[in-house]
Amino acid sequence: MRPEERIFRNFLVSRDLRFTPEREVVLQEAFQRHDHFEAEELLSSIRKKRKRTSRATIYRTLELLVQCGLLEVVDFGGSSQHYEHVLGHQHHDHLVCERCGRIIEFTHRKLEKLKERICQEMDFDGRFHTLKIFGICERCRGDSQR
Amino acid sequence: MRPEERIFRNFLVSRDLRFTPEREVVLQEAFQRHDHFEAEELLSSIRKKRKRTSRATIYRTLELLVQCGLLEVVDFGGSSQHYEHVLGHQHHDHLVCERCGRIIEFTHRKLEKLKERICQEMDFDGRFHTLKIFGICERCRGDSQR
DNA sequence: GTGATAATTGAGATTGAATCTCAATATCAA
DNA sequence: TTGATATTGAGATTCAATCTCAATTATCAC
Ligand SMILES: [Mn+2]
Ligand SMILES: [Mn+2]
Ligand SMILES: [Zn+2]
Ligand SMILES: [Zn+2]
Repeated sequence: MRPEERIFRNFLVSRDLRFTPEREVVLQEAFQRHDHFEAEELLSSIRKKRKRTSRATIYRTLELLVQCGLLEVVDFGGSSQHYEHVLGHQHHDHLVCERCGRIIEFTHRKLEKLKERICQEMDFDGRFHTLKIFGICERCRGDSQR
Repeated sequence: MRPEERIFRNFLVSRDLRFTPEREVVLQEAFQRHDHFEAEELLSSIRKKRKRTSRATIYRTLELLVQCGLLEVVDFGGSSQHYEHVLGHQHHDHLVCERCGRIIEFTHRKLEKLKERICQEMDFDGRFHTLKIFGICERCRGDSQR
């Protein structure tokens, strides 16, 4: 059994919830992807495969997957929420290209240190953070203009 | 004339737009506030003062104020967009208390440096960034538990 | 002034993501 | 098998935000 299924099942059991076929489909579809995805995308992929689901179940299951720590919500400022995997991915932040929309992930040890320091200086008990840098990616600069 | 009005007027002229009474009201109301505010809040304040406005004009004017650099959109992940002043405020980032909802602003020189460095290392032309740290503020910890 | 031209407004309609409702089903433990 | 509980989905609802468009207002050339 895939680790995400194991985790999800345990979570459901611990909450007296059930691992239903519908939830299984959402789990599979969510872990088939490896980018930042939206609920409506999942819905249409699942529909294409002619599997049974409803919009309500998708949204409800995504919420459960976030609660059990398998997924995280990522906000890129658009009109809809995006999700990404937590399992198997270390914490990272994002560069967002304003021209092509590409999302580039990065991690930087110094950032984590700096966050600690800021929290200490501000007397704040920081739990997690998000840093987004908006700009133009190297592809869009096209080897020419800087 | 207040600097924000000067700037807004110049911007409007440069775009062949007009400084109308309706736009003036929105400008005034937006600069009367000194926190992070929502469009609907502005609308109801203005309505209370029995000044004429429509929802459409509020949203349209806020967009203009963002375009001319007087305001900035700040996203705290809620259901609606927030705005804050740019004029008279240096760039800063936010601590968000998950218990009481308080927003605390901070600036850190090292953060700007680090951002530069990250962009360089990632070959990314970063224009601006937002860092949000979520956690519990010192008030909510209440001098006791850490 | 006068009229052509363009900008503006606001009431209300529309959009679209997300959530909610609730009757019909499914699941599980005893 | 039975009763308690969880689940589902079609469709309604919410709500911020945007759009529509006819009526109004400002601006400019003559
Ligand atoms: Mn990511
Ligand atoms: Mn701020
Ligand atoms: Zn790009
Ligand atoms: Zn607090």
